Amino acid sequence: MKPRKQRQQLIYDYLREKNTPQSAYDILDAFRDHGIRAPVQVYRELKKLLECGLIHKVESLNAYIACKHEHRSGQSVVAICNDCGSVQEMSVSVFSDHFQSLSDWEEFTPQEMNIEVKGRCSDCD
Amino acid sequence: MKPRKQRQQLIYDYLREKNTPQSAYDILDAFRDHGIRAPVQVYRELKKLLECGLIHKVESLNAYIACKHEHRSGQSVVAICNDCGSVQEMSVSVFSDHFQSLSDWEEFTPQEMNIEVKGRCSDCD
DNA sequence: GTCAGTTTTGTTATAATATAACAGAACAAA
DNA sequence: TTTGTTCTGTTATATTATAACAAAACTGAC
Repeated sequence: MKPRKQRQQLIYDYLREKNTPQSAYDILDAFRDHGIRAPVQVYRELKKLLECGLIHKVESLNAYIACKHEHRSGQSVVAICNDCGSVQEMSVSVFSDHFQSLSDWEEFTPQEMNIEVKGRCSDCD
Repeated sequence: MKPRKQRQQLIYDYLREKNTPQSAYDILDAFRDHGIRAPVQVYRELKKLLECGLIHKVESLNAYIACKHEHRSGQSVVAICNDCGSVQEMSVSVFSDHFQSLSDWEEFTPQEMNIEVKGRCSDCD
């Protein structure tokens, strides 16, 4: 049996080489030859990768991408092209000022933040 | 048979009186007595309400809330309490400046924006 | 080492969310 | 009224995610 760390690495590498978000079932199909035979095995690896901030879930697509910026769990800003489906991650720091003011205004203590912007990427525009 | 408009209104009112997001299947259960017998009937009404900006989908919860601010389709900022599950909608305008700068920086033309912040609300803090 | 307790993994089953396909009803307008 | 269109209900199914549990692997005490 393959060690788990290697499997986790495989999934991470897989997501890194794709420029569109991949669903858990895409990953399942891609790694059937590597001992992954059930969805829960994928979800367990994804959970760990999410926890260390190596990947993000694109909530509006129910799909996953590799993190390209600061590896901070629970924080992501992504731009999704409605045309080609590509997803570009952006730096969280762009939003940090406003993020802070948000907490002041509404008496809400933020822990995680997910920003998803849909539109057209430069290639499709 | 009940007219569609009324059904749409019923779902909208239902979401407005709840302070936590409701799933499509919550709505289905709530309106079985009103001729709604299948998920697709709920999703069709939700789609129309989303299109006119009367409701938002909270993507990270797969659930729906009534819009409390500007009724702009495809734009929402919500704060989700990890403790009590309540969701507070915030004004989109808070983010509009940064939203604009995002488009300048990354050569991306934004059309829709969804911001979901998780943390603790003032009641639970 | 080996035993007991814990954590991880694999397997099966099932829950939760969402859409496809199609027929019939309602509607619009010539 | 007929014809084409849109809307609605129904059934089935696709997609995404988790529960439950047993077997395997790991850990530390003895």
